[in-house]
Amino acid sequence: MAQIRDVAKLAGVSPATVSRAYSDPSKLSESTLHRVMAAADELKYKPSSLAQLFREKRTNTVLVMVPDIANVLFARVVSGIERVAVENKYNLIVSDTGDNAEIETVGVEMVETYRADGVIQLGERPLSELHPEGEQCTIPFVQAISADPRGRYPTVGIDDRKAAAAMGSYLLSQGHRRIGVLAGLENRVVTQERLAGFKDSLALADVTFDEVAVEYDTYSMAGGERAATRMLSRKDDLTALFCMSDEIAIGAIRAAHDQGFILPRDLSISGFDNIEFGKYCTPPLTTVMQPAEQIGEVAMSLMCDTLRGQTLPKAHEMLPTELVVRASVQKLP
Amino acid sequence: MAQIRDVAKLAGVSPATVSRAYSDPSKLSESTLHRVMAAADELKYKPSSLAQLFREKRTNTVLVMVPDIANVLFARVVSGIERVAVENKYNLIVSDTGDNAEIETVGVEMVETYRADGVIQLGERPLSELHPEGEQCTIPFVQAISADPRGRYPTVGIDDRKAAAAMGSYLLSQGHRRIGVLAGLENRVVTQERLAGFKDSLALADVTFDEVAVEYDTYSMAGGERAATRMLSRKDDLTALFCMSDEIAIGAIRAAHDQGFILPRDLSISGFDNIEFGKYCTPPLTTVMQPAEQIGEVAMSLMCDTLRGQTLPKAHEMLPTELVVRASVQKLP
DNA sequence: ACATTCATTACAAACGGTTTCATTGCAAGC
DNA sequence: GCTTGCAATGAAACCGTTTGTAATGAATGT
Repeated sequence: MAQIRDVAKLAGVSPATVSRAYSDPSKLSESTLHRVMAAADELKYKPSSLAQLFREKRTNTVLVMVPDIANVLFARVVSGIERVAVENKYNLIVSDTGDNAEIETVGVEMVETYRADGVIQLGERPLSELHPEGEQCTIPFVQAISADPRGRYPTVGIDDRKAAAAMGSYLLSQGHRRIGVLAGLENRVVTQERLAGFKDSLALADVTFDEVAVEYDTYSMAGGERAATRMLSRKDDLTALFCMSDEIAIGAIRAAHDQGFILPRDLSISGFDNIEFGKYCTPPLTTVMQPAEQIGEVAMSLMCDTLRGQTLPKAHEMLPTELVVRASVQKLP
Repeated sequence: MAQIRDVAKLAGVSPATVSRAYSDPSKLSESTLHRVMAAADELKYKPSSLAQLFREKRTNTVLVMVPDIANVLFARVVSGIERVAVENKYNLIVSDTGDNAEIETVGVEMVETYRADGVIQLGERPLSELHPEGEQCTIPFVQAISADPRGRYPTVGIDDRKAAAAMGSYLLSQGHRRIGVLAGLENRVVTQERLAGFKDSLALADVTFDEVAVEYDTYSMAGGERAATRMLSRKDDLTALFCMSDEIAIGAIRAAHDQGFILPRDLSISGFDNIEFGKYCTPPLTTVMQPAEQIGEVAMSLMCDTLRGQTLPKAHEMLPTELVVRASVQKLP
């Protein structure tokens, strides 16, 4: 590969001039610029990014930590991040962490070893748990999806509690009173938030929450299927299931269907997230829209701001959600 | 951030010694090593990857070009790539190219500007179309999913033609004779291959192919819904639909359902790829399993081999597919 | 006691650019 | 005609590591 001095020699100028031809062509005379570019062309010269970045001490790269890249919701967020990254000439290193603290710690270290300029975290773990300095850590960090308003770094997400309450209220408005909850993993913040929101809606309508009617499992179709099976064999008087993700709801639909329920006549099921597939379920899924791509876009914008040195004092963006009414929840007579 | 010379000074040694403390501790005396490490610890020193990589002229990074990261199949392949990448200490830069030739060209250039050591392409475009030197180009390149046995670089994928033929034969074995084809984008190699395979199966069974019974659209649920709607309004004597992806099939199920078809009684529908959702469709989707994660794993392994200088003469791995029989295809009486 | 060997460690060059500062030459101003 | 100012360019330092080579000193052999 040709280097800058080869080009300089061929063009009869100094390396500095060649460098300037790329970084600020206006500094060169017409004729020199032309000569340099011709020489560069002939030698097929391309500046080594590695050398440039080394000198600049920046990588133009942002690390995205995703708990599971094969999850459609996360994939859509990454898609949004990507779009803004390209606009701003940043590269993305994507790391599928499997929600593993150790892998995430290594990820954060990449900033200190100059492999990435900053980190966007799609998981729930806050920076303070991933760095020995804890709260003092000043790494450019943005947390997406699971917004943590107490954190000292920018955050984007939705108001899970409010959104869950909205869905709860909708179910109540349709006449449902005995509602089972198919929750995700119990130790997740998002699970607790959505559960709290659901309880809020019950309290608001003076309906007592049935502590027994909660089943926890993984955030997946298989988890939803298992949870629903357990729930339906335990409680036979439910008229609706409040599922904490569309995937859980889809698993629940399968389970209910297999147990002979005619949907939505015998049982209403609501989802959460609004993944594309929900629209194509039978019955189509009533759910809460979460603006995944937009969350990604805002997250990357915040990262860009941070890297430009704009210390956003407290950027905790809560993006709006929306109730998506389809057929899987039915109005009781 | 502390640098190597700070550590050297504190430990009372030269920078070279500190460097060796990390790269080959056995070269140092017990006491020196201990002193260096203590100093490094105290200063919280971490070697700058940027400087290291610059010197090594390697990035330990592989670029993955994905036509659409939000597509579940691609996401699963990336997941497989990721797994092997981590094992081999490589980072992944993921680029969502939107199947855009220009973006892909820029991606390939990243190797020449030392931003990545090699490229894994999940799209169909071969390297020769993405580099001015065409066939002569010697960039480390692996093509996954759409295997191109004529290319001069390693390739992993499935035998689309054979797999499609297997599904065609299965439909025929279930008594179907009037089968509509819901194809993906017409200009894609994969579309042509799967169509050819389907025709192969008809020829084998002496069934004549109905040229009219093909509808092209995008590889998506919306595309499948549109294609199915067109197809069903045009041909009313079909007993089955051969869909070129699960997403198309899922869209087709919706369309058929909306037109009053009872599935699978009135119409059989087959998919392709075996994405997770297929199992949760109503009716559950009969499809062809494509080992997505494994394709990713093999692709990254091939990339590692290439980067280690093992010039694999002709590595065109064809991974096995499998017919997944579920309920969406019914046996005709 | 001196030469030889070997284990440690230091010195300095190299990686490929960018950037600061200095120099040159030419045009304009007095 | 001499100074001044500016545009164009070059020389050299610098970014933070790694590594080849040289130097040092202790241990060994004769």
